[in-house]
Amino acid sequence: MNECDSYKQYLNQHGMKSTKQRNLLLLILKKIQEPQTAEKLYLIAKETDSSINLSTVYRVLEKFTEKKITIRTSFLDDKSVYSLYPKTHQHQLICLRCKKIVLLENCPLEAFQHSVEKSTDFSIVNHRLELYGYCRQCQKIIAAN
Amino acid sequence: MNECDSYKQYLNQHGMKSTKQRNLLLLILKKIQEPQTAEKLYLIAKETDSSINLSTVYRVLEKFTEKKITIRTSFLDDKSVYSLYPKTHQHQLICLRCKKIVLLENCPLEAFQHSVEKSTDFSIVNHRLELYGYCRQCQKIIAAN
DNA sequence: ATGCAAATGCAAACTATTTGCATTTAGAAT
DNA sequence: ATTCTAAATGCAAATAGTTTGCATTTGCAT
Repeated sequence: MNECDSYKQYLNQHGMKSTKQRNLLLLILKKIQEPQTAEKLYLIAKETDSSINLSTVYRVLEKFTEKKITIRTSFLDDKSVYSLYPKTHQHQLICLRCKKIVLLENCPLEAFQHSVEKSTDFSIVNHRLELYGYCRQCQKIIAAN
Repeated sequence: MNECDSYKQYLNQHGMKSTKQRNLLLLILKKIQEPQTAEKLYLIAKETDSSINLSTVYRVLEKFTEKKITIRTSFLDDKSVYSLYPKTHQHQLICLRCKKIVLLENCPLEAFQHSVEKSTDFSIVNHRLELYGYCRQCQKIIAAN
């Protein structure tokens, strides 16, 4: 039992076997604290475990997402990104130039959601909000050109 | 000049040639008034013009979107959907069971956007908001099972 | 320690979308 | 009206992110 087993108990509690691939990905996700693509996570994982396979990464992330350990988001016709399931309700602010993602803790939508439920007879269970723009550095770079 | 040329002037004004495929797709989009996948639009178009090709549909929709005649949205790891570019700022309410999409005219995000700009130093140019839930009929069906 | 279901690696499949290319067509120029 | 040229189309093949089938390995309950 090495450091990569550190999440054994946690994984077992969530009804999953503890494998070195899962432990590693969990470690990476906790370290990064930023939504990343499966590909990127795979490349980072490879530095530690060179035999890990991309489809394993996809399968692990799928399982994690099913167990609400991670959340999967896809936006802008781009690849999906994965991050640890937020403890508080969050949204993303995405830089259109450098693709950096900033997580936002506040959400102004509760009242709106209720009013929409009333006017449409839908039962709303979820929503998705993303803000797009340019971060400070990219604004400067764009202004300089 | 037949009925499918009806948008010739409109297309020319937008710097596009008037072709029977473009006229037809525009007609369909105006009739449907609901976001649809390229595939679905292709199938509908085929009923009128059996020789139309799926990649033409994609290319036409891409061109339309570039010219802001249509808007392309992708959500829920699903295919993209296209609809006429809304005259007023809109958002979508999507039924998770039947995939029906209801367009919402209201948007509560202006103030929030400003406050995020201030707190993050981003320049926000756009946002995306989708609400997910179950429509009246699907709620009933689900309750009955 | 043993057995078995679950997880993995690898290669191949899948699917929405895009692209290359030969042909056709719209619309400007003559 | 006819001619010309760039743009649009049809078709088939490529792409890219993601998923799947299958043989092998591994975690963990017994």
